[in-house]
Amino acid sequence: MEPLYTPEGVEARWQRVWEEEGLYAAEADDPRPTFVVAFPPPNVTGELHMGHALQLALADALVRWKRMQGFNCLFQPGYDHAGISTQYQVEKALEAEGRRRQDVGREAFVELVWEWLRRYGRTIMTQFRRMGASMDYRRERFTMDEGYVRAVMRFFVHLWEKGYLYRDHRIVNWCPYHLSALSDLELDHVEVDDELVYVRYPLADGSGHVTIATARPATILADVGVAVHPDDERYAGLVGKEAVVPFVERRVPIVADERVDPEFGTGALKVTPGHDPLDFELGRAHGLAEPMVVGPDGRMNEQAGELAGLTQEEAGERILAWCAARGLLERRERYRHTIAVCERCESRIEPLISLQWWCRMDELKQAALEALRSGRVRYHPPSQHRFAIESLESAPDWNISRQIWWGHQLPVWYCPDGHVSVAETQPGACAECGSAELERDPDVLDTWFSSALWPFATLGWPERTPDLERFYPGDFNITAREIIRLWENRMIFSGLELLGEIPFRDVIIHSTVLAPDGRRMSKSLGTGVDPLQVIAEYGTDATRYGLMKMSSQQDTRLSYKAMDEGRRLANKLWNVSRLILGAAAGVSPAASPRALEERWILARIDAARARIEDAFPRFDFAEVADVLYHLTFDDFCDWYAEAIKPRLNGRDRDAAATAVAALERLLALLHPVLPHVTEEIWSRLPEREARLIVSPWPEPDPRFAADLDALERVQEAARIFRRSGVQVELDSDEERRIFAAVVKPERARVDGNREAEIERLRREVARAEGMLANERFTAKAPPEVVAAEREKLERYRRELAALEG
RNA sequence: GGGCGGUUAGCUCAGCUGGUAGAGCGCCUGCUUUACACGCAGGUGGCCGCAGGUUCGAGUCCUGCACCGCCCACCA
Repeated sequence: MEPLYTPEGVEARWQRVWEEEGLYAAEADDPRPTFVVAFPPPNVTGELHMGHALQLALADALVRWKRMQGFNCLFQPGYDHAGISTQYQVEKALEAEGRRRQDVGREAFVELVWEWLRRYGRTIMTQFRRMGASMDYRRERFTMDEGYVRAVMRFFVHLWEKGYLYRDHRIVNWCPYHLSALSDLELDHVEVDDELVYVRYPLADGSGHVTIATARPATILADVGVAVHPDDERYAGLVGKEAVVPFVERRVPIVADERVDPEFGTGALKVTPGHDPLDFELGRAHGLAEPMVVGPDGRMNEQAGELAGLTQEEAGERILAWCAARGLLERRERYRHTIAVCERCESRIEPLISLQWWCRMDELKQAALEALRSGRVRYHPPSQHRFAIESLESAPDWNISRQIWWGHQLPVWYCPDGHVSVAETQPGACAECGSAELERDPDVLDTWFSSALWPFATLGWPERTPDLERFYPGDFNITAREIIRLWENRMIFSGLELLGEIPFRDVIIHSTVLAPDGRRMSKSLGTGVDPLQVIAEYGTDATRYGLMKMSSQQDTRLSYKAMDEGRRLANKLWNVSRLILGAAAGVSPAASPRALEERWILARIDAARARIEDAFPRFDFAEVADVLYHLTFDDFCDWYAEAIKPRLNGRDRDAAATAVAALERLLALLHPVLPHVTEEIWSRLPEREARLIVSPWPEPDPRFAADLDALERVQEAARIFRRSGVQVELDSDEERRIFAAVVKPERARVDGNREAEIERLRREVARAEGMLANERFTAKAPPEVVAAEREKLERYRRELAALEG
């Protein structure tokens, strides 16, 4: 064994061995209790990023811990087809050849996507393996697999039969590049410099005019009203009158509505239901028409009359020129504001009215709300639990149709009379009129519609497979904050709706890992850090340790120091193993710990085990890492290993055997966090039967619990000696032996300052005496607090006496 | 504009149901101690964001303020 632990090679080898030996496998006929993790399926075109790495580090540590505890762990891998994202990548590739998807046609384009995925997709599972994720890779699933598609179709038909689905004209966020509606959650918001123009709308009775402000003059053509706030005194007399829209010279009503902000612009708003979300609401509330003058391509449509075919900028200028010529253009001013853009292609979003499929949420979400309110499903931390409930309570109807080609096409057919037939597979004839001329709805489903089924569609639902019986409901899920509404809540309500049971009990919403400079990690900002590079530099074990250490509740900057700590921990462990294994050749591991330091370290290890068992169920991964670090460095290496070293050098076989036993327990505790280095060392221990990954988690060992503080006196004596050079009398030969082994007084050079140490202790004594002399403190503070203070005082006095004596 | 979180040592962060501030790194001082210099021992370093309040006692509880971050959002 080399003195420097090098993870390259070692980690890759164990990853291969574990998988080849089938140690990640979960089987439905395994009778042990199950532990099931629904892990977020990455995009099929995705690359590993820090978010994945963090989720894997945490989830895998938990899975490995549960596996050692004897659970039948299902940690399932798979891919999401990621409709818009994947389609966009293939479209970009097409564009490089000067073609667009419309040139290729739908069928050929979808075939191209499959072809593209065969070449460039599904690479991320290799990267999951490099994180040491102990997933059952034989079970890889894809949301476009044949069986999965059946589940999606069944879900749609189910919702249709329950009466939850409907079609409606609604205003949607339209991407003129993708030619599809996007959900609000697929938008980005960017600041732009625009122009705000003030235009006079003459009153129909000739008594004057009302001035509105707009950033989109082209949409004047689609105006159907003017709205003001009901309490706005400037316009009190105008409500109920009519105004004349410039250019088209249409008479429209002036209405009052509280949603109008009197502070903005002139306080008067032109109402354009066809091209603005707020106006759409206003239009519906006041019974106004919904004309549209901008088409799906973002240009003026045929309704724009003589302006048809122009860009919005061109049309706007024409309209403003018309107004200016008639004295209706009051002024134009610079205007900086935020607009919505497509998060994929950054095209400016056009709010358009279009016919979409919707899923009614009011009934569907009730069971999920109950499950959340009662705590049957728990988000961690609690603040996210509250947020999840609020999000679900206020969830609007779900727009489930997308106008793209890559995804699950709606199982909906129309006959020439417009009757709707919904079925899992193409029906022979229209359900209403029997017509055989059926045409399928061209839309595909929102990607999250299929993601919502992940915890059970991956187990074979809608078939009642052995896997489904065995592994549903599951236990655990982990994800980022922004996914709660998109995915988590939807898995919960779809699981309850289709199977009558929650998909998992606990959801971890992990902190965000920020770039080292505190900014968000993102490709566009160039602030992303590639986890594979971190692994290359520090090793997988160290990266896992570092990520766990950074997984506190608040968002944390990426710290290479944390990875470095992990690397040093692995190296320390490696070297103490060299010490022990070097002395253990040929010894039988049957050990009977008798010496003081042996009983002490076993008690310490057991106490650490208890703390880890407390921290894991609370999902306090940073605490787990911290306990392991200090157990290894402080207790195991600095005290125990130093104490037994002379005995090991003296060929004490009992000491060596006990050391192997203690090391064995230490390795077991460390395995969930540092799986590779621990397995490597484990494989070198004498008489190994099973791999560490499937070895049992240590049972509580109460034999030595009383020895937990057995070295306290020696440690106190060491501290005094090192600070002052004074050797305190110890009670037993064992204590004196350990003191000599660890402190080595004959070789140590004392640099501490005895006078300063005495001074410090005197101050402490005075402080404690002062507190105990305070009657209000001794009378009102709890007795155990006062007692603790007395104990401290006594210890200070004892140390002081030793120094002065 | 709404919601959530943060502000503790030079840096990155812990501090559970209030008991008199911790870790790792950094820095300083010693150590060629045959497991490890990715090491060992010791040390330096904090008006716990600001202002009030409750309490014998407040990073810890309450109120207000100031910054910072994240998520969400239809100001034309």
